[in-house]
Parts: sequence; C-alpha cells; structure tokens
Amino acid sequence: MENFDCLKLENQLCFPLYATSREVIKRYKPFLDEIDLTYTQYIAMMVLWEEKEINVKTLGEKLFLDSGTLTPLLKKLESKGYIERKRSCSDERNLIVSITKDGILLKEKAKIIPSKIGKCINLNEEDAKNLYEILYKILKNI
Amino acid sequence: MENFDCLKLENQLCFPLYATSREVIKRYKPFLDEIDLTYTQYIAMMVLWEEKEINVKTLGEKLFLDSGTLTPLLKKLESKGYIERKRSCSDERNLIVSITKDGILLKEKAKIIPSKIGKCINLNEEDAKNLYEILYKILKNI
DNA sequence: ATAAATTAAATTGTGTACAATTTAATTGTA
DNA sequence: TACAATTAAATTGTACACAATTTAATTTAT
Repeated sequence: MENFDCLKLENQLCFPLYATSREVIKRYKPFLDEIDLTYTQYIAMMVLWEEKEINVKTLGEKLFLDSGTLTPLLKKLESKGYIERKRSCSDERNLIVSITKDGILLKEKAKIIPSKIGKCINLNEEDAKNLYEILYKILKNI
Repeated sequence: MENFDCLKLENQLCFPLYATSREVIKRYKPFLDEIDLTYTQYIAMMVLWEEKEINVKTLGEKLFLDSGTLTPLLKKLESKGYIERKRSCSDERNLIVSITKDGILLKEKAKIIPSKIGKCINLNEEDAKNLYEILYKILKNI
C-alpha cells in the first residue's frame, strides 16, 4: 500500500464524474437535436416548464450557472421563440424570463426524452437511487 | 403517483451529475492555478505522469476527449514546457506526446491536490466507493 | 502496384463555462 | 438627501467540448 499513487487517473473520483457527465450528456444529442435544443438549453427549459417565470439570478442558482453562460443562452432561446426576456418593472436590474406558448408546447415533444436516456444509461434502480443521493449530498456539502 | 413529471429538474439523474461535476472541478481552480494548469490539462498530465509517452488517440480514449479538444490543449502544455509533441517515425499519422523533465517535476507540486480536494468534497468512505463504482459502471454500459 | 478505403490529427464553427470587469439600478447610511 | 456600497445582468477574454470536415499517411483489395 505504500506505493499508492494519488495522482493516478484511476485513483481519482472527480475524473469519472467529469467523464460520465459528458458521456451521458452526449447521449442526449440525437433526441435534443429533434427539438433543436442543446443540453443546457434543455435544462433551462425544464426550469421554465415548472416556473413559467423566473429571473436570471434565480435560474442561475437552480442550474449552478452564471449570467456569463445564461445571457447568450437565453437570447438564443428567445430567438427560437420559446421564451421572452424583459426587465422587471419593480426593479430594472432584474431580467424576467418567461415561457411562451411555443415553449409550453415544446414540453410535449420533450416528454419522451427521459425514458430514452434511462434506457441507454441502463442503471438498476438501487444504483440510480444511490447515485442521486450521493450527488445531492456533494452538492449540499460544497 | 400519476402526477409524476419526468421533466422536472429534481427528477433528473443527469442534471446533478452535470452540476456536481462542474462544482467539484471549480474547487480545483485555486490549487491548479498555483501550478498554472486547467483541470483538463491536469488530467492530461496525470496520464503522462503514468505513461511517459502516448499518442493523441490513446490519450483521447483514456480521457474521453477527441483531437478537437486535445490538439490545442497539448499545444498549450508544450508551450509551458511540460510535454513534447512529435510525429511517430513508424507511422507519421500518429503524434507522440511525451513528458519533459519539467513535466515530471510538476508531479511533486501536484501531489497535495487530491487530499485538498478530498477535504472539500468531504464524502464518507462508503459513499465515495459507491459513487466510484456506479460511475465506472455507467461508463462501461455506455 | 495502385486506386479506394481507412485511419489519425488538425481544423472549423458553434455553444457553453467561468473568472473578471463593467454598467446600470437600487439600497443603506452618514 | 447625497453618496458609497451593493446587487443583477451584460460584457470580455480564455479555455474547453464536440460535431463535422479536411488533410495527410497508411492499409486493403483488386
């Protein structure tokens, strides 16, 4: 055990986290292509399907993304007609993002995606539950 | 249960994977800044600390990255003096990446990083082991 | 032996990520 | 009430990621 090398790739926990995240997201591409969304745009839409209306800061807190990432992304979603962007009347610093009719309709088309991804990840129930809980534990710790 | 919404952010498994990966990698920044590496450069160096010499394709297979990402990254590592890039004599299509003396020396400075990250993720042994195994299970499935 | 197919990197173009800075609006305080 | 501090987005600049294409070298099949 005295030869343990903490800098070997296979001894890292972060590396498989990083690699798995990217590999799984890649699997979304064919499905997301059909509704002309990227993965990041998709999770932003997910929040809007729930919230209808949200400012950039709160959206960023939910997605762990900042305005540097969200500003151009939201402009793209606006140009696709899925959301609207306007400043809050009560506080002009806030930009309110709201979902459009087309944005709401998009949800129906997106509904098949989670099960398709589920099939291609092919993880048993217990592992999935464990993974979910450990990941949220880390997110809370950090 | 008939109201289950498969498109709610909190019902996703991929989202916490994606978010946790980015949040953990962000925690590397202060430590990696000290040795002037990005996270992706760091894991590339990790492979070279092990292998001494490797071609771009094999490196890409290990890191789940393609030449589009690796080519500019390896040029940067070369300009920092940590690696050398030269074409293989036996097959000019292959670019051989090899570690330099400075690259080998860098490993000593990097050695403290894993334990520092470990402290800030602060996951118990069992969860860490579970997470590691589930992630590699997914990587194998996919 | 040579043309077609394959392979490995590099290149191109788009879309994030994110640190750091800037801009503009609002709030707290002397 | 001014003015400093704070806040929210936007902007700027760097570095990935990755799909798709290109270039050049090698292999395969005729």
